[in-house]
Amino acid sequence: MNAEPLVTIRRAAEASGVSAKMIRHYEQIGLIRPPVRSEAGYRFYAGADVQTLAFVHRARALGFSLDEIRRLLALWQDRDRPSAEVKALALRHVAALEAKAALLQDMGRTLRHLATHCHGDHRPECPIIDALAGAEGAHPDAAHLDGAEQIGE
Amino acid sequence: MNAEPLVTIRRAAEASGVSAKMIRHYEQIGLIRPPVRSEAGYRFYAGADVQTLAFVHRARALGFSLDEIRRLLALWQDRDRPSAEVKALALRHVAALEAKAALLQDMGRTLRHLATHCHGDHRPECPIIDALAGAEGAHPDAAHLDGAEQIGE
DNA sequence: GCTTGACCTTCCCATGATGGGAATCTCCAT
DNA sequence: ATGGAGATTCCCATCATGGGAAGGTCAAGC
Repeated sequence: MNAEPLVTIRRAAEASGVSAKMIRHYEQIGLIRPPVRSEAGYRFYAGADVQTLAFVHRARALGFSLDEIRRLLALWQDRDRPSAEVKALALRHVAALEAKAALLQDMGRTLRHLATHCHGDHRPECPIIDALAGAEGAHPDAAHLDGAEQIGE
Repeated sequence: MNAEPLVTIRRAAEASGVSAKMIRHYEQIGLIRPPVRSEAGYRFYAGADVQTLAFVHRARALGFSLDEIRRLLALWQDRDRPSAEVKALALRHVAALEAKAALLQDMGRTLRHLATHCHGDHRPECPIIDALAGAEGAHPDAAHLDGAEQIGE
């Protein structure tokens, strides 16, 4: 039984998709366990470590925050986890994603509509600028720009 | 002809929708012109200043970055602007918005689909966790999670 | 006039996730 | 032994925003 192969941070990065810089960061904020170190202080990662990093990478690809991933990792490790908890976390995130997407699409729609009415030639007249300047009634389609109080989540 | 009414930063914030904190910040980064100051150093804003702030606020509500807004403000002030420039800037932004929205929606779709197949009860079996853990073939719907290299823009 | 409270000022720090780069040390192959 | 690749830590930057401290100012009420 030969010992498990240990890899450098670079190899772990390549294998997991997480940059070496981020691997160190995740360790620093306590998202992942510190790996073993050589006498010189070099980090060495076991297969399980790389799996964990790949898990984090996939979760990031789904837009989970590092805090959410912290909970996901705990659930992953918990053999007695109720899948309901995972599902709830996931669906909450889905709702957030969809809300954000809808917001961006609204912005896009509004702006695209304004652009539709802009000649886009050498002349200065421009409904886009007018709408931003708050020209009353210039382009009622963008009326909701006034009073918009929130952009983020 | 009475002088134009000048308002404090708080009033300017209320009238424009931009927080006092941000007004100072926008001034500091050179997005807006410094307003007149009282002898004691208090900022006082004229109507035009408030209009500019409201312009910035509306542009932010459409998701423009402060750098883009810088260009929009310049175009707004430029009486000889070609509307084509405004339109181009706007449409570039629309494309970015739509790309971002599509990305978020993809994430949402993927995750929602995984959640669909999760019982969500007291038992630990969970296709969501399996997909994140990279269980091969566990849920082919999320196969593209592997190799996902980009999240942001 | 003096107190009080609301408002202003500047300055520093924090967020979230990521990257860049410097200075320094270590490993391995020639 | 030397050189180069790669590791370490540390600081700084991004982007837009907010929190809060320490201190100055103004106006209203007594």
